[in-house]
Amino acid sequence: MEKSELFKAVGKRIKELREAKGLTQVDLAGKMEGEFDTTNVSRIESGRTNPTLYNLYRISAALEVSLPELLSI
Amino acid sequence: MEKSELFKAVGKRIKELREAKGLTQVDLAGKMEGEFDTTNVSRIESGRTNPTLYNLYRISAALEVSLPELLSI
DNA sequence: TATAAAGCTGTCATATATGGCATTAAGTAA
DNA sequence: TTACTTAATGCCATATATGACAGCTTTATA
Repeated sequence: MEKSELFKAVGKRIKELREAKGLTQVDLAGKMEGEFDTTNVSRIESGRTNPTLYNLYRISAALEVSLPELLSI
Repeated sequence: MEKSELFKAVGKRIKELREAKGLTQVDLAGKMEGEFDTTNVSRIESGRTNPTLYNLYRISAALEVSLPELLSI
């Protein structure tokens, strides 16, 4: 799988899980542990960046799914 | 889960999968798509860095497991 | 000894993820 | 119309992951 394809697939998965919980991007950033800018939620969901493990983990926790579940693409 | 704890858990998982396949860190870096320095294999396995999604994906491909399997910690 | 393989750690330069803020656009409701 | 919400995107500064290389320790084998 190609790099940008991976980013888009993960971004789409995050967006789906977020919307399934009725959360906005602002809500998600707010639920995350520590600081997280809403700009980055948008960047990650649209697949325009290469997120780090720790941020993927914090997103999974905020969405109340495990890391493997978040990355089931 | 705390940041450094997460990194150590993921690093340990990678090391276990790598050793189960009888690969050295040099072998793993060599099997990965594109360029990857063996220094980073060591850094990631020992939990001293925050790996990116793309590199975790390339590691999972080299170890012949899925991304969710790689992150089953 | 010695020689090599494996892994760890330090340093430096570069690429890029992120924080932070502003702007834009689309949708919704008054 | 206006006002608000949501999301996308551009810009800049900073933090850090990675590439590349050197040196070191440990272990194994001759």
